[in-house]
Amino acid sequence: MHLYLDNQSTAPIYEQIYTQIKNQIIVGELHENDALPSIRTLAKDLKISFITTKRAYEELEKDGFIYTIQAKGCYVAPKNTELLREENLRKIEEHIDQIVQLAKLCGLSHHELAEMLQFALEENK
Amino acid sequence: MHLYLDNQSTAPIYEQIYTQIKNQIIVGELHENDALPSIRTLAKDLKISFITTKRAYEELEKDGFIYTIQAKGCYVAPKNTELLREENLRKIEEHIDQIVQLAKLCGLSHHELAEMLQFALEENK
DNA sequence: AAACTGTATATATTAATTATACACAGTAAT
DNA sequence: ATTACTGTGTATAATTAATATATACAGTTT
Repeated sequence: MHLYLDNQSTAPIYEQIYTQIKNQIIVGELHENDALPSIRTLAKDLKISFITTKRAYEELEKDGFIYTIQAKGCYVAPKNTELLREENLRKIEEHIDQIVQLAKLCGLSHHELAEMLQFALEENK
Repeated sequence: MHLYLDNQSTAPIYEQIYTQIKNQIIVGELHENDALPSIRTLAKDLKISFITTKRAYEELEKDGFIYTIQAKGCYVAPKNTELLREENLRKIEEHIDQIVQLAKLCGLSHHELAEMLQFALEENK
């Protein structure tokens, strides 16, 4: 597994680790149940404290990208577990509700709203 | 004009001032072109530094709730619906961005997303 | 027992936020 | 024009939050 720390970056170390691992999971470079390097090994490689790698892994677990087994290690979580999907759907619904309220406030038509969504989706393909 | 500072509150002083004045404007207790107390007078009344009242007023001006005339004072701005609309549009776009990210994470198709939006809109007619 | 795993608590460092002082510049009325 | 108000700009102190760390601990595997 390749990880680079950019000293120039303003992003904190734990976040750089978080993002890179997350991306590798999303892109498919890392597969379900793949073992991740231990927090100590990774810390040694990167020449940082293992508390920092721990923090990155904690965030990844919190967001459902990996799971950890005490005294064994950390592993890539199965993608789109039903739970994660449910959770995301709930979040999406909340955002949609907010949007509907806001749209009503400033008299944005359904059509215009649908177009904005369409545009954002195209942009993000 | 009534303003209360809550020492228990975790919200910073300038924010408490900002919020209370903003609310009084929205509710209609303060009217267009009403003069606000000078930053020094208000600071004296509240027994804080005038730099803090200045900051509150700065934020209010930035967000279009008041306008200031150098060496004269600060006044309630005419309600600018266009500005409010712009602001809401910006918020909507932020929500949409969040949604697109989440949808990508749990493999929600564009079509499904569009349907969710459609459903929420119908429900809220 | 030795060599690994992750965990928990306490702490130092750094960066951002919040609040302040003071010297300045424009306006208005005496 | 002098006095007494307005808001402005620059610099700085104090506080709080974010980031990174060390060290002692507990479970698993061989």
